[in-house]
This record gives sequence, structure tokens and C-alpha cells, in this order.
Amino acid sequence: MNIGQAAKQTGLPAKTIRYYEDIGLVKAPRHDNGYRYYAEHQLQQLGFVARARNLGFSVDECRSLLGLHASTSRSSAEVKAILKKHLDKVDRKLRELQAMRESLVKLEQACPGDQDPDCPILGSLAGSKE
Amino acid sequence: MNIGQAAKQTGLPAKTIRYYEDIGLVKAPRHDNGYRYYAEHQLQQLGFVARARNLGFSVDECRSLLGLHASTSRSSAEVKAILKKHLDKVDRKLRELQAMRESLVKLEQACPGDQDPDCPILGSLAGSKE
DNA sequence: ATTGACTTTCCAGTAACTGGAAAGTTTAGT
DNA sequence: ACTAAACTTTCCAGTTACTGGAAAGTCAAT
Repeated sequence: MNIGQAAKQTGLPAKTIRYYEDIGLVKAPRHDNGYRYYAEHQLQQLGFVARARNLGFSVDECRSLLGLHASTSRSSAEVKAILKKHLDKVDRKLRELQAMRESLVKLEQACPGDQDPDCPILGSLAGSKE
Repeated sequence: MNIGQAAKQTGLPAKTIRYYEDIGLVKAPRHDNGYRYYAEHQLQQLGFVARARNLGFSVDECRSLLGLHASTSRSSAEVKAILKKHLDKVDRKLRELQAMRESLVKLEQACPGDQDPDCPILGSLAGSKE
């Protein structure tokens, strides 16, 4: 299977698949003509990475997870440790976004959104009442 | 006031202040020796940008907001439109992160995290039950 | 005069792709 | 057989918003 087909199967753009090979994440053997060849194993790996990326894991975390997946001497504790660390990051980001959201909603409600130049959003950004 | 003092006042790293000048966001006049000079006006602008960035506005959105702030012919509707668009993005991102979080928590709970190689996290990433 | 703390510019690197150019390959149609 | 479309290859550049570091100039104090 060539890269285009693999792209369809995995939902990843061909560009991204090539990129993953460039950085040594998922390697594919070549045909005689130089075209990359994707068999079941490579498709599995690409799917694995795609799912991990969808969960927000970084490419480097994906690399570690793929490594553990391939290792016979792994422990589920190692995998869980990676996940926990990532989950912490997600939680931090969530709190950050929630705080932003609250401020933004308040500003949105305070602003009339009319033709008048008077704007509490700009006022707040300019540091009023600070 | 030199850049170091301005950095302390605004909480922005000096590097970042120089960067903002590079991209034409907040310009500062120079002393005879070439050092940047920060007066009240520049400090206001930097503070404005810092607050907008903390609310998650992109640098380009900051540019637009600064422009509106400086304009006498603005309407609060224009400002609010930028905010709304940004808020939409924040909301999308929040939902995305919340979905990730839920999946991650489920996987965390399913994984024993012991010395055994058997791991439902890897199983799920590998596409089991799909 | 020399140290230390500033400051300047410029170049490179970060994360994870994405777009586009130029060139080679394969396939379908005539 | 010829050609045009559809793939594929590599390589280079651009994206976002900085951040780190090097080499060099400046300033204040000893």
C-alpha cells in the first residue's frame, strides 16, 4: 500500500506520515521505485500515533508510548506514569482556559457592542480600575 | 526608562518587548546611545498587550485591539466582534480538552499501573475493540 | 582602568506540521 | 506508443510567539 492509501486508512495526511518518518517515529520500507510501502504493521503504528495525538499526547510522548508498546519488558506503571503526567498538563490547561473564558464572558457582557466608541473591553485592557 | 525597567514594570521579559518592537506591535524611541526608551505611553501599550495576551488573544488580535484603542472612530461593536471570535475559539478548545480529559481519566482508571506489562492504555491506543 | 550590569543586533531553535516547487513514476485513455 | 492525470519523491520555507545564546557596545562604580 502506498502512502496515499495509508493516509486514507489512518486519516493522517500523507505529509504528516512523511513527517513522522523524517523524525523517526514510524518508518516505512520502500518499493524498488522509492515509494514508501505500508503493510499492516506500519498501519497499526500510524493508527496508534493518530489516536495518541488525538488524546493530546506530544509527538515525543507518542514515541515513548510506541516504545513501551513494542517492549516486552514494560510495566503498565510506566505507561500510566506518562498518561498521568499528560493528564496533569491537560488539567492545568483546562483551568487556564476556564479562567480566560470567565474573564472574556464578563467583558462580553459588559460591552454594549454598539456604534459608540465607549468600550469596557478596551478600558479593561488599558488597565482601568487597576 | 530603559528596557530592563520596563520589563519589571510590565512583567514582560525584555526579550519579548524587543520582539514586540521587531514585529511592529509596540515601538519605542531611542536614546542617543541606541538604548530603547520607555515612557508612560509605551508602558501603557505594553501593559495593554500583556493583559490581552493573558486573555489568550493572539498577537495579531492584540494588534487590532491596539489599533481600535488608538482610533477615535471605533465602535465598541468592532471590539466586541474580536472578543466574540476569540471566545468562540476558547470555547472550542475547552470542549476539545474536556473530551480529551474524559478519555484520559477513563484510561487512567482502567490501568492497574503495576509491574505487569498488560496495559489497557496501550490496548486502547493500539486500536482494540475498534 | 577595570569590573559588572546593562544594552544592542543577529542567528538559531522550539512544536508539529503545512504549502509549494521541481522532478520522477505509474496508470488510464486514445 | 504517446500523453495527460494522478501519484510519489525530496527539499525548502513558513507558521506562532517567543527564548537562548553569542559577540559587541555602553554605563556606573571602584
